Amino acid sequence: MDTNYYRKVQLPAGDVHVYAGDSLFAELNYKVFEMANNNLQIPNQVYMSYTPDVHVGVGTCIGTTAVWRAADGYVSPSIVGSDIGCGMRVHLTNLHKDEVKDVKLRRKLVKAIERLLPVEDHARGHFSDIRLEHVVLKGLHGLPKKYLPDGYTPRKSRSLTHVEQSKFTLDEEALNLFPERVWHRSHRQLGTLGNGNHFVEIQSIEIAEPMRQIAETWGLFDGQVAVMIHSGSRNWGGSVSQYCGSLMKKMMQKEGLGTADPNLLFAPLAHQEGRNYVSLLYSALNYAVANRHLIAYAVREAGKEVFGSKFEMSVLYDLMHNYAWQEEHEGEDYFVHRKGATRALPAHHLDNPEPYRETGHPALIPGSMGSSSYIMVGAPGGKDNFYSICHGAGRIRSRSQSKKLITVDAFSAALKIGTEDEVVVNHKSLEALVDESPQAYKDVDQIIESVVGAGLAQVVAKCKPLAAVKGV
DNA sequence: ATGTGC
Repeated sequence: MDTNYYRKVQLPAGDVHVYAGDSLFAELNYKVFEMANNNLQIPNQVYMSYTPDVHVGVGTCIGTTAVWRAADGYVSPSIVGSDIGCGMRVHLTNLHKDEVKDVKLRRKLVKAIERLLPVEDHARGHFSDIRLEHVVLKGLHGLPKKYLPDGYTPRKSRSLTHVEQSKFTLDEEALNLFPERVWHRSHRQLGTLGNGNHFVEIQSIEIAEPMRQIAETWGLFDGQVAVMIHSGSRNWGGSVSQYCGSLMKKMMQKEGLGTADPNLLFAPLAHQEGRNYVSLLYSALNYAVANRHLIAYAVREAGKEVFGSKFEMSVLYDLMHNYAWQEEHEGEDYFVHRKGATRALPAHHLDNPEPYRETGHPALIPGSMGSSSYIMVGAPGGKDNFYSICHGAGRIRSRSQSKKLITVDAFSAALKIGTEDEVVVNHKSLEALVDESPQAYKDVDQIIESVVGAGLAQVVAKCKPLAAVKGV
């Protein structure tokens, strides 16, 4: 039994605040501290922390929150990660899990989703009537109104109010840095899922009793079928990372900036390279939010096809876990990076979107395939950690190691293949997905226990998988 | 994670 959920780890370059229970802390690889020590060498940093799902990434660990004052701050593409704006979205349906008890019906739904949502490598999106420049400049506000199906009015729409930020404002000039082929590719990719750990999952809701009141305020009920989406900014964000990263690398060499890790890139916010990156980063956040919205649009159409026109799928919330932006904390402006970390604001915090002001907003935490996901809400104790919590289970084995070590049988058992409770997956061969098996990840329940134990957030509902659609 | 890289 863990007793301690927080430690300040003092390293030569500064302190990293680690939020993890005793057992998860004991399992941390020394490399995550080596990486922290490099990241702490970026000038003027005021705070850095790890969530319990922390693991080694490129330049910076996944599970990092890193903070600067806006006035003399730095921005780092390495502390954002290459999938800019990657995040979660949950929709609530009007179905009960008993209505999808039949494995054949779940399979039919998965097939319908696959038909309407491009999941194949290089697949084109179905949204040629959308202007990419409107999307990257205005986020959800740049979409034609027909894609905001839940009663759009300029002032009141669930699609727009139930996202952490429906529009990021940026310097339009920065967009000119991109060549035509990037625009072309990214336009075609709008509304596509991607691969790796990205997914659409059909889940059933199990409300956590102590938080029932909040759950019901949010419109949740026991046994409710929910749709969880995990995707990001596709090629657009990748191009931003690559392009800005290479410019930043040159700038760092010229100015003699850097740490022991050549993959750790950063620039002052006030510097031209920093400003360009922030603008393009925001454009990728706009892309990512719109992309998840369009994925949901396709899933809704599939749901209507299978369950009829009475099928409803309204958005609960959309938020990211790979990004950097400005936030106000105690009257001061900060530039906050979250790489594999989720913001979870408590009740009454003024940064909550209006519909969630009284309760705190839903914080959406995916599990690994075949395990549970969680809908949480921030707790007041999150203040010390700039309101960051975990982003998921956190990988413990590399994709290549997982393919070597994990058997298809073990994975098949986790998905209950061949039983009535089978988690229906769109893949023909499980072998291709073994690197997404639960055995490739930390135990998400243990991660959640650490977050709750540390007083950062509380569980509102557990979401159990019924079916999953992955990139093929 | 990415229409993947030397």
